[in-house]
Amino acid sequence: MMETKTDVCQEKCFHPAKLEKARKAMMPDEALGDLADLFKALGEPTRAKILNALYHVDLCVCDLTVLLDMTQSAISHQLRVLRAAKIVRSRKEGKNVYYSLDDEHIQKLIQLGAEHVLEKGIKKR
Amino acid sequence: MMETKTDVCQEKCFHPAKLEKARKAMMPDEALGDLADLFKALGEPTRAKILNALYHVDLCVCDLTVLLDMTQSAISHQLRVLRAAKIVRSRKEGKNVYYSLDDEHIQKLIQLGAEHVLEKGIKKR
DNA sequence: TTAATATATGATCAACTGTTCATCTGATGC
DNA sequence: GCATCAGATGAACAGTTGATCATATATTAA
Repeated sequence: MMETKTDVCQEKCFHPAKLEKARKAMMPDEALGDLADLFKALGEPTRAKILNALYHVDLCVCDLTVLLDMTQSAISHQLRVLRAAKIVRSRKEGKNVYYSLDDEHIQKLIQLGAEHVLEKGIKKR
Repeated sequence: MMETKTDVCQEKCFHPAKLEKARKAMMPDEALGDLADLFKALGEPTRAKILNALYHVDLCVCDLTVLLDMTQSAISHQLRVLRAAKIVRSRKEGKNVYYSLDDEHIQKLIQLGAEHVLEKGIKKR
């Protein structure tokens, strides 16, 4: 494959054919931003613990507070992030608010992620 | 279900049975940290773009620089994060270093995430 | 109404993180 | 050898974020 000296400058190292292929397959920027937001919401230790806890059973805020041994405020703040990213859903029942994973996508994401981590054995740097 | 007034204090709002179930199913803390690190690495706009680009074709750093219209340094820094999280692999060939997704787990994660985002239509807050 | 409980939320601040800039290493070619 | 190019990396700085504290809302009970 030759470096197709297109115009004036920039006839450097890149591969125009590959680039064109990649460019065509790229998601629109907005969708990519949303995707990053989804993973960012999953990628925080406290939120990961919350999701792990909610994987098998729905829990109220107080349950999570006890389970993770953290302040109610900290838990609520993180739940807000998870709600905003449509990762958990909440259901009010009397004074309590019960949280659960939003759908099966989330379960699969967590499971796939866990598999990858176990296989690769990611270590702290 | 009664609030089983276990001991002295803490006979508050939580649900001991559910908590026990959740506690048993929890992954060890270290694995959870690794899982969070994995998702955190995926959860950043620049890195999401890189992964989207690498989804169908492997590219060298220079390709990514051109494709994302960013400095080579910024790209390299982000690639280091992705490498550390075992999300991409690199292969040196002459002066170039080619990057590709590490394995099928990563592809599936991206695809699942994209599905979730498209279905839910997450909006910027 | 008043009190108590469960949850949400705004402000603050320390810790973290992404980009830029400068520089360094390594490979190729002259 | 020297110059050039691809890529990596450390320092610095601005922007982001998670925990805490204080406070607000809402539900239930008395």
